Amino acid sequence: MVAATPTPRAVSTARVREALIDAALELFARDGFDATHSDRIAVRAGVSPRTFFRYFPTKESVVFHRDHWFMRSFAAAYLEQPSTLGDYAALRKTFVGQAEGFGQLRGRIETYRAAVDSSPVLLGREQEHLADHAVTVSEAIARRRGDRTVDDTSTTLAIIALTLYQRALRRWLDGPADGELAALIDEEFARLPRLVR
Amino acid sequence: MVAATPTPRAVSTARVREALIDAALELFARDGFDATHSDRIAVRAGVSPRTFFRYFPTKESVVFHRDHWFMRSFAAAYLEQPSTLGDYAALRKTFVGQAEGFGQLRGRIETYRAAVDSSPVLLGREQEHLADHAVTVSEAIARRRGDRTVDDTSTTLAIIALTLYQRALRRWLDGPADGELAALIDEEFARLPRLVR
DNA sequence: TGTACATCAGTGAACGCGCGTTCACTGATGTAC
DNA sequence: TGTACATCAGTGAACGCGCGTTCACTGATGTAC
Repeated sequence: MVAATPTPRAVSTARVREALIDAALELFARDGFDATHSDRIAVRAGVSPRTFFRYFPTKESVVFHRDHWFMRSFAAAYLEQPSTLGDYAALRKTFVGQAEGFGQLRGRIETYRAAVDSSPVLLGREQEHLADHAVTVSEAIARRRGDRTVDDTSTTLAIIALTLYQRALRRWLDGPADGELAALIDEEFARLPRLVR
Repeated sequence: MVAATPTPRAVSTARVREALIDAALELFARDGFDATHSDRIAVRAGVSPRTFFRYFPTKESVVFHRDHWFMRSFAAAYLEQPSTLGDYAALRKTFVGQAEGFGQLRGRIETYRAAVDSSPVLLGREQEHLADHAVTVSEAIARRRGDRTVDDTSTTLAIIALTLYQRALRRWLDGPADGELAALIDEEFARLPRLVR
């Protein structure tokens, strides 16, 4: 019932939206953010230049409309970890688990990465999102501990976990095409305790 | 001889440059980067709008002309650490040492922080600089180990160390005015091994 | 099922805005003799 | 020390450029009866 056939109009706008996102990410990744004018994105997506700004308020914003992959279900997954695990082990298992099946998305993630890396504006926006994610993670840590609020250690731990994840993601994208992101995340988490001894 | 009295002209340009940097950082911090037009910066610094772009190629670039504080002498200081220390302990001592005497700079660092936080472009530029710093640190780690090139662990360790430093810096700026940055850095480094166990 | 009206996606054209550039000039500082 | 010329910091004015907005319209889709 809820997922009944959407109206033709809704299908059409969704298609245009996807086409604009695809066009933008591909052009940003290939030519760079600054060298890609908004007109080009629209033309490539098969709509008029004016239409771009009906869908997205700014040229930047188009990049982050698929960014909810990883953190979407983080808190729920984290809180389901067995209580016998410490914070760090639970984080490790959760991040590894979230990365399952990322192989299929590799092409998209590569394009996204190249697009974001092409411009300081996009890097900065990503940084803002990362700060939000750090809040999400640290709140989950505090909650699983039974604390009512975050403290310095939950925040630091959240930032460290996200840093390890980001590092693994970079290594994955720089590595062979058949590499496993989940394995690299697990490796980073496994290695850190020895590195900081 | 080398540090003889500089010519009046050199003194004058240095003064203009400093005035432009001060004006820009204060206005960015107070009103935000986007709301601060380049004309305003120039007027506040006491020169004509046109002159701003004689000193700086873009509105952004003015922010990062004092950014070499911390990492300037990092490699040298790191390589002087006693060889009895492990990588992590040596990093800890070096970062703590670099932070000595930062109390005097607190006002400036606060302004810089607020300025950068006011805009994604500046956040992104800072991120690019951080990536450079990570290379510097990881190369220093490898060199002190006696390795010819960096490997995954030296890079990860460098990123982690910089993350701890950044975290301590934020806590310092958010904390009481008489707080000690060096103490907070030391605390973050001391705490991490227990957090990731 | 068919008609009449409402809504809304897409478009065109013109424009405001602030960054950064280009060209041409002035007057002060620096240098050669 | 004094004069003649070269250099260079500062400025004014005009402009190119691309993002994002505003206004006015068209035609297709959706809805009420």
